[in-house]
Amino acid sequence: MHFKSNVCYNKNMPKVINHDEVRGKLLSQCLNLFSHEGYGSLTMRKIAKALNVSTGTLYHYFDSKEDLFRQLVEYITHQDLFDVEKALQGADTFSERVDALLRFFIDREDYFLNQVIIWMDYTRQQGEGTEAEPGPREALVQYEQGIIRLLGIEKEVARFILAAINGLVIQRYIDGGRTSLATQSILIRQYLLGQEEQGSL
Amino acid sequence: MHFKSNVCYNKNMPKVINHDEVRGKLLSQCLNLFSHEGYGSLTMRKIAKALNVSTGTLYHYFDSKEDLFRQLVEYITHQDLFDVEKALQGADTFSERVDALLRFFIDREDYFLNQVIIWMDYTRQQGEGTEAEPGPREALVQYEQGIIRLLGIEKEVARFILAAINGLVIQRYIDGGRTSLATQSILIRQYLLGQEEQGSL
Amino acid sequence: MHFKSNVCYNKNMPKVINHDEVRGKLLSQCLNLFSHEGYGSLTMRKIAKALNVSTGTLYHYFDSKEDLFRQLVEYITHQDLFDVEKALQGADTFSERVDALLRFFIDREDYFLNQVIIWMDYTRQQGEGTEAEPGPREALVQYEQGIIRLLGIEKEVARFILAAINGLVIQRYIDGGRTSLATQSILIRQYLLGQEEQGSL
Amino acid sequence: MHFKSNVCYNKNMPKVINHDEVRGKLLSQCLNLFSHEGYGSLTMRKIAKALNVSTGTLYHYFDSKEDLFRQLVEYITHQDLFDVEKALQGADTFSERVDALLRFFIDREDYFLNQVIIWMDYTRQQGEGTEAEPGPREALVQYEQGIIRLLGIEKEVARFILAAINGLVIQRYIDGGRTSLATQSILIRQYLLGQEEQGSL
DNA sequence: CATGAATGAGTATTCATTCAT
DNA sequence: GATGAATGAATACTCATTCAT
Repeated sequence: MHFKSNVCYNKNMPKVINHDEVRGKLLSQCLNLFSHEGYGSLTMRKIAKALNVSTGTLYHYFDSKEDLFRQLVEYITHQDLFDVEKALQGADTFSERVDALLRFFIDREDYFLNQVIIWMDYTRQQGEGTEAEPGPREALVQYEQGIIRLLGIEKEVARFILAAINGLVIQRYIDGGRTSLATQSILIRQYLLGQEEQGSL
Repeated sequence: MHFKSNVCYNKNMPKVINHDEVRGKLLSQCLNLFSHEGYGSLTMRKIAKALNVSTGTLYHYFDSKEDLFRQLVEYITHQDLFDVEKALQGADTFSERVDALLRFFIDREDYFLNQVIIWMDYTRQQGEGTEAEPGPREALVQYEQGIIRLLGIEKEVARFILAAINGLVIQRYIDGGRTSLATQSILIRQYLLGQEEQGSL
Repeated sequence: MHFKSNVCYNKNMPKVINHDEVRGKLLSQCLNLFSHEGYGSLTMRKIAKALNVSTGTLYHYFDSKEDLFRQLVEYITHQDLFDVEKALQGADTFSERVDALLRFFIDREDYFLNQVIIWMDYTRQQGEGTEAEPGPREALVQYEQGIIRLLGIEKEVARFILAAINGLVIQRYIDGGRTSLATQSILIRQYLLGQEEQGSL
Repeated sequence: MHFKSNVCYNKNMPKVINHDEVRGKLLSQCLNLFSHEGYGSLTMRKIAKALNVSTGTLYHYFDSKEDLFRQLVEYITHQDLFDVEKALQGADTFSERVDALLRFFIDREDYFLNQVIIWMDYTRQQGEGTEAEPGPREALVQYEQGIIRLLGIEKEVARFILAAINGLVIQRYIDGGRTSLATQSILIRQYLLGQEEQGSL
């Protein structure tokens, strides 16, 4: 995307590589893999092959398969923060902002589905034992607050909208796309406009 | 492939084993296992140990791990048909029927979550290649029609409600139960009652 | 060696195998392997191939490579207890008993060398951390006491004799057999007979 | 194989690096590593980390892990030649020289043990195939002749003494130091003094 | 000279599956 | 029908080694 020089000279002239940059580049290619195969079924060899590197290289950048997965979750979770805000711009009326929101999700349906699938795998992975790492939970809150800021609605309503969108995406995944996003969007739209009329926001 | 008698008579006639019955009993114990571990991470040995049988026995009743999983999906998919109808009984007014529906899902949240998780794993498993087996898709339609029959609402609205419930359950899974089912139920309730008033059903 | 029936019938007629017996049979073939290759260089695949079984079978009987090694140490350590006593029989005079002892070690030089090598690898394996498992230490004491009982000499003298024999075997290992066991035996013999004359036993 | 200058002049003349010197410095730090981990279990990365250099540097000075090990054996084998002679000085009577010898080994027990362990690993490494390189065999002969020169005893007796000391060190390794070096030294001392009295040297 | 990123064959271990009993 | 011993391909991960910088 943006230009970044890879060249630098240190005293003994070893091969110069920006570790974190490479790591990020690798992570960015992993979302689809994990989402399509599932944590348990995706092998390090498959990943290596898909990323055109050796397994050794994978382990050079990540401690383990689990570590790679965790970093992926963190990566995609943070990635969104910028994007969500974009939906805010250039929409004046409430109706326009609702449209912007729906469009945001419709345009990114695939990415959003992958994200939810990863989150579910991640949640499963942790088991009930670990309560520690927030990860996806945080991301959900981010989405929620983005919706609240955009539409100026109550937290519980925003959460409901998010759940509905989540559910739609998943339903389309399961039923092979038979659910119509266009039609369902209209329903969500009507609901939100109705809420505004009632002043119950 | 080959013919297999379901009834077996020992010389002493006491022990009659019904192949399908045993199979069903085994399947019924697998939902949690697959849902908690994921298809890729669950091993036949874990299953065998959890069901208190040997792996040999597992392979006596199922051709492969994949076959077992498919049969499980079929099993849980058909299992619901009976249950859904129960929600219909003893609810006269529209409001009561809405309550019955919400209660149905809230009471069975765990089961419903497991079911959705399995469906997602199943969908993933099949890949884009196989278009053949409907499975979960059918089940979703069943739920949809159950809701239509119960509430007398339009198909797209029923689908929306289902998606919202789906989404809620998953959101609660991901955020560790932070989303309140009670509060969200009220929103769904308000939405449905509002729809009825408008006569837009 | 001795006859042992493998046949038995349990209620469901599964394949009947004496787990421990097979395990022992496998262990008995591992001494040379570990001794010749060294713990770190010997692979499970090499072991499996040498024992004519699959790696899976190896792991059916042993938890890990380390577990296999530990059990091997225990196995060879206990194996000796019977053999040491044999050297006692049919030797009346002190001189005869000394000869019996020397002959015992000379005849079993290879086995004894392997044993010492394994013990050293085992000691190294444990690191300084674990003080727990006696293993080889016990075996050394057994040898010591066997020598004491046989020759009626003091503990420290017995220990000295054992050390000398240990050292000889290792020296022959390192120098490719250039040290003569016959000549050295005479020295040990002279030393022991000298000790007896002095009555310093 | 190819010629390699040991001296290197940078353009600014300050940094003169002697290839062999650096190599020796590296080797001198490897004895403990190989002895504690064992050839098969010690990795080039562990070595590099322990020596505070990169693996690349290691391969700059040594062709391979095996080459490094061989050079280490050669290094420690030659290192001793000087030290052994030190034990000779300032000991006039036979008794004093015996004490000097015993003290020599007792003071250097750890180093001597490491050395024997390395020799055994080296012997194992070569397998029966290679008869070529003498290495440790030579070193044993050196020790032997040093003892002969020091005490003026017969070759086979010197060899016996060496074997006993070897055996003692190893026995202490295996039994965790339970064997007393002091007590055992007295036995060796008595034996040697007895030999002298008999004039059987 | 020195570095450490990259490689891919190799390591310990696991897994779905088979089959003799 | 039921068992669990046996298999060997596959898995996560490591290692000696190379090489661009």
